[in-house]
Amino acid sequence: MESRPLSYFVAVAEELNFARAAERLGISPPPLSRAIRRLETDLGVTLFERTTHSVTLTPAGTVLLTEARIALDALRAAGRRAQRAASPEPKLVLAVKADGDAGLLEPILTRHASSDPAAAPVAVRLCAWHEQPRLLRQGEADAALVHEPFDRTGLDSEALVAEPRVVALAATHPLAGKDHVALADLGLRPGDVHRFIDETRGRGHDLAQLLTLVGLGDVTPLFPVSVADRYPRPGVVYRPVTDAPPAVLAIAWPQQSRSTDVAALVRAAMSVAEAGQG
Amino acid sequence: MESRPLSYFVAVAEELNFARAAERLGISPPPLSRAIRRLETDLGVTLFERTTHSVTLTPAGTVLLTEARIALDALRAAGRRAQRAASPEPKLVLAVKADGDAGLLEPILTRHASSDPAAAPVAVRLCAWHEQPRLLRQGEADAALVHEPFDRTGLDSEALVAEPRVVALAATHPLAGKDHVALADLGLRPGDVHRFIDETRGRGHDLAQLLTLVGLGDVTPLFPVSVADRYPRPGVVYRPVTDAPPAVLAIAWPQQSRSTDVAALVRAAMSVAEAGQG
DNA sequence: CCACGTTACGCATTTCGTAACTATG
DNA sequence: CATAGTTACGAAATGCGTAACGTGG
Repeated sequence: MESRPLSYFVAVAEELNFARAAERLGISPPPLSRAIRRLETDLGVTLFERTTHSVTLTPAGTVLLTEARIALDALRAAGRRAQRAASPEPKLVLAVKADGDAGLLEPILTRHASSDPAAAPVAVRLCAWHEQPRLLRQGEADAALVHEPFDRTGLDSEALVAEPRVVALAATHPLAGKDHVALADLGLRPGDVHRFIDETRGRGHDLAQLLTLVGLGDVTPLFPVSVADRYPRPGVVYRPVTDAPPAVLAIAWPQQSRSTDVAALVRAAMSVAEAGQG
Repeated sequence: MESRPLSYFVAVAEELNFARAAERLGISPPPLSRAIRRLETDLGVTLFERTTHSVTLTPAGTVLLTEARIALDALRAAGRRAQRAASPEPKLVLAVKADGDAGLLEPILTRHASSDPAAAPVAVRLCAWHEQPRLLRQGEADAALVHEPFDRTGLDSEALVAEPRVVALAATHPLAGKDHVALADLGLRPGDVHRFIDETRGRGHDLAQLLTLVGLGDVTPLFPVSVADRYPRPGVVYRPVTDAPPAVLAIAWPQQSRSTDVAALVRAAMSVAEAGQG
């Protein structure tokens, strides 16, 4: 099993269109078509049902897509980790979504550094929403602070803290007058919360953009209370959402990690979280 | 990052000798040498310190070896799992070392089949000592019954049962007269037990060979008591080893598995184990 | 009939093997 | 000085692109 045909396959499976996939890969359609066909004959498995005007994945193709992503991530991770191991000062990289640390980032770093004089130096890598699992899987980070739920494939994690959620409202919003809000007031059922959060995130590139939209009354996103504490903004009010599931912040790391440095950082994070809870 | 140069790297890293590695790969030394050198320049990292008469891994090379094995296993697994998904009757494959199931195999299969009329059919794959983790990681099996300790990289597991250990002795062995034996009688300390078990396993290709050697007084291997129960043999006696750590049998499966079929099989195994304990 | 995947054919790049070279223990 | 890794060069194989084809919506 070669990696390049597999990456070609992933492109086609994601686009479900040979021409677009070829463009994305920087090659022309014919070699792509042949590579897929050869992959199919080598495996002895049909991966796509194709007519001239539609390309769909077979069940086997669906399986291969998930597995191929895992394998290709692992391949990238191998290279990255080797490079990082050779870098002059091998650091631990901790991926954090900006302001998605519930205020724990600084205490964790302090605790980690003070716990052991020989503790590995930690570099913080700020990243976008939902980017942490990919960074871990592709070997660009050693650990990450991430809100549940996230894709645990290939990762281990420990929950750190659970924060109440608040809703951000325009000051002129009808609900802004209330002390606290219920999901039903927002037209949400408990099962819809995580989907709703994903959707509202997509509305702005960062928190500032999103809060601007809030001020305009275009959106009413849910946040962990720690975000509200740090981002007061004229024209925007935060109200507790009493029955929303809490925002659980966890620390995650590659499941196969054997690094004692990662273990030390995780320990520091858990001890900070316990202290905070108590 | 391509897969073939990486597999070349693994061969060299394992052999620490370009000529032998080339032979193992079925190519000649020159292209191998160049492939490694190109890998190094592409990564910008030195992987081997080499003189004409010695090849050693650098720290970065050591990291890459671990990571490369994971990635290449994942690559093989992708192909295998796609093939299995396309096979006419998608079965669950359960890897078991012959007679390494503590008598749980048949009850587990029965429980699984009877728990749900729609339960996936299970095919048992018999394998050699310590082969199960590889089969799981390379996608040739979906779950495995395996004795701890084993390499958990990329795997999840649940312990099922802990069995007392016995030592197999020639009937003429001085210790054969005793009712039970202590590790010290065998010249072992508790920390040495697992290493000792690995060594003694290497002495024979299967249980029959090993018991022949026992009869000759050449070796005194440790077994879970379930093995002793099933393999009475003239000239060989089994004696409990009171202070040996128990043989813990676990069920393991790929960590990234999302299959409900695997989950059902694991549940069946755990429920059989609990019933047996009670 | 138009769009899109496929086949046909020739070219470029990569990869391999044999032979000669070099450096270390 | 012998062994093992490397360089040199020609050959085979693999992969790619342009052009032409077929088929289904």
